[in-house]
Amino acid sequence: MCPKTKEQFELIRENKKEQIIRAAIECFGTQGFYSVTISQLAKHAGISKGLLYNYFSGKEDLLKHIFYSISHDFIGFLDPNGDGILEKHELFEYFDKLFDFLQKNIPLGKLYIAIFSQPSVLMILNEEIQAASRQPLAMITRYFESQGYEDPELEVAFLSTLFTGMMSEFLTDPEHFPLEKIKTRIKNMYK
Amino acid sequence: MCPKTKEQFELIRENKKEQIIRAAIECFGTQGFYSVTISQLAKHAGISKGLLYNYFSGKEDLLKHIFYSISHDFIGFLDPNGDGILEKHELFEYFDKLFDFLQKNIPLGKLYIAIFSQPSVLMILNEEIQAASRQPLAMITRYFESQGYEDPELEVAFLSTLFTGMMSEFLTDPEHFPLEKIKTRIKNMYK
Amino acid sequence: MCPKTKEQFELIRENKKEQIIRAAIECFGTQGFYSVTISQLAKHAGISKGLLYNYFSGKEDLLKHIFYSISHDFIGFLDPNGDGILEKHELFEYFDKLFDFLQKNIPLGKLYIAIFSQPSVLMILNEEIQAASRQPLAMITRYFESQGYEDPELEVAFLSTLFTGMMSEFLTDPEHFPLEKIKTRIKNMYK
Amino acid sequence: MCPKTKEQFELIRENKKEQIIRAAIECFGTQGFYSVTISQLAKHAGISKGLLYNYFSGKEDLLKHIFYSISHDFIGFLDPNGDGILEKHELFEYFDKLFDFLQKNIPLGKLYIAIFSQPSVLMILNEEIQAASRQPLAMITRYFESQGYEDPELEVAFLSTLFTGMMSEFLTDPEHFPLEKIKTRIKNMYK
DNA sequence: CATGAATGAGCCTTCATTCAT
DNA sequence: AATGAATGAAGGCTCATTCAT
Repeated sequence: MCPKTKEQFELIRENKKEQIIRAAIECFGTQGFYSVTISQLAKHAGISKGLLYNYFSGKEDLLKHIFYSISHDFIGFLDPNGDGILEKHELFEYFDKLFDFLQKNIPLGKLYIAIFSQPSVLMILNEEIQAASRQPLAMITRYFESQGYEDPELEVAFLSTLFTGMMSEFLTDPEHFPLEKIKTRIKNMYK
Repeated sequence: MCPKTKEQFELIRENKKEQIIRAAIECFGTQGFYSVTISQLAKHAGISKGLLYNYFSGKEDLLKHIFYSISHDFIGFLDPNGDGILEKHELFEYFDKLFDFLQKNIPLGKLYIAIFSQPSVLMILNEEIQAASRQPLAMITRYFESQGYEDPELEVAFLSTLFTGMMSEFLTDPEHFPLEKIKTRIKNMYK
Repeated sequence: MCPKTKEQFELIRENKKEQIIRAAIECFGTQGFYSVTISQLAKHAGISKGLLYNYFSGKEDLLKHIFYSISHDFIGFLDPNGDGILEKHELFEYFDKLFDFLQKNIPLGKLYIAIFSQPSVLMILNEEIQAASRQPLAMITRYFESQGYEDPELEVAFLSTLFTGMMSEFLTDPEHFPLEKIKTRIKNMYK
Repeated sequence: MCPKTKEQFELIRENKKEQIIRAAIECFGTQGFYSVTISQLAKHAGISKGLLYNYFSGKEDLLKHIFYSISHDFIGFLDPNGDGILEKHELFEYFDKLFDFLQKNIPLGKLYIAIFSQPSVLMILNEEIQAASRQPLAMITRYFESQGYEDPELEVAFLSTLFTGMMSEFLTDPEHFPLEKIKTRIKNMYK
């Protein structure tokens, strides 16, 4: 009778996009980017292959959107009040929030890790990664400066190393990695 | 004139295998396992596609052999005198040897990291990895026990975390990662 | 207030059809029949994909309608007073009218040419083409008969050849083809 | 026992390439470039789909090779002794040779015509066409100059027009087009 | 031992067409 | 009359693997 309005279509698009991204994170995270086929992706998202291309221009485009989405999540944990300034309790809470989140979103974390260790995937996301990491790194650097560290940039690198290592080890074997103990061990270093 | 003996044949085979593995490490390490084709591999190794199948039953089999090869290198660094016992200076030297080695073998390192973050590749190598890591882990655990640590296993996990993080960060961007400073930072923790 | 009458609806339909056909001629003419998608067509015509199917049963059906439309234009040039009889000045004027028209409707001309050189498209339109060309050919034959040509049908074929060649060459490169000179060259042959 | 020599492989490649090109000319010429699928092509050439890509990088590349091959044939007819100079008898013989050839290679001719009337196909071959037409056009221009024509370039254009027209009409309906009569009609114009 | 031509399954992607609203 | 989301068949292409020589 009456055709759908623009708003209705927009809503459908947003929901479906979200639905596809969620399915894709699971697939990519559990199987790896290259091992997942579009067919699997579509089936997992409950849509037809063709429709996926109505929303994303291909596998790479989908990955970019996913990375963008993940990055925002992670940045949100680091600076919840969005003031661009990191305080000690925020840094400490970051550990907890991030790993709480990872525990509930293991495929997402695996995907995140995998992205950084596959050269060909890295190339796809090069720009996105640069853009996403600039702000958090600056924020943490300023934090260590304010704490009077001699070499704040070294400390940022060290903390990054720790984080990367934790995520990698935790996600490789979430059941056995002594997450809580390690978190405590680290917090003690920065008390 | 003098027909080659069985041993000579065997030697030739081993050399060629080594040659292929070296080429494969470079390719996999710089492009990623899934992005490398058998054709590229063969060309890079200077042999024909057909011949490659004479030595390895396929891409996955090749990867397994590579993993063996890498693991042996790494274990060798940890316990050079092969006595199964780790001493403090050995642990410290391990840092240096490992990262010296990585600096000269970046593609290999990248490949090693990639193996651990690709679920589908991990599945292929699952058993091999378990077997290869058992001995070194036990050795380090004993070390921390002998050093009187309260929770030696936690400390092993923490050290692993650090190592994983360092390798990952260093190999992601070898040019900019402050390797020496980080190494010093860590050594100071275990002095 | 005043509900539209059947005739008004019919008029709207015809106008929209015309609008679609015009858009289609441009698209097909500039890109080629197979390279144009229904989506492009609909966008170019300013309507939705779905609506296009309300007016035409598909791409081929659309092409048929276009061919009708073009053929009528061309026949109209040949016999403007519609008496079925061709006079010398009408033939001469035909040249001018046809190529004036082509100059202003290059995509249409290109499409017309393309139709005749694509076997699969020709098959679609075979009957339509036969029907459309019968009358004009007969008319020109009668003209050459009346002019006392020994072999009127040969002359028709020769003239057709010239026309086909001109259209083809002109439309392949409208900027550089010396249209006026060629027209004069031909008219001198039939003075 | 002994592997094939490089020469043997080269021979195989050349033969197979020729075989594929011949099959492709038939398919493209009878069905049109866009209507032919790689599967059809491969089946018609008696090879697998994959093998086609061992010889040509895709459909477009194949078309380029075909065009190159056809162009050489046509240029050969125009200047059989390869001296770059056209004589009257060569021009006259050109008509005969070209259309003899076309009669035996109708699909090839159709393909040739079709190429020039499909914008999207033209774009693929743009450079090739420029390169292939330069020499013949220069040669014919010189011929008309040597014959004392007032406007040699016009005459080249007119002759091109005639040729294009003849090829187009002949190939549209080889059975009914009065080829011999038209050829005589034209030759009389240039006696 | 060595070659690369040959295969074919399966991938990504496109697009005419349908349909609920 | 009108929309564009949704489908699915089919196309182009890649690549691990085999095999005749």
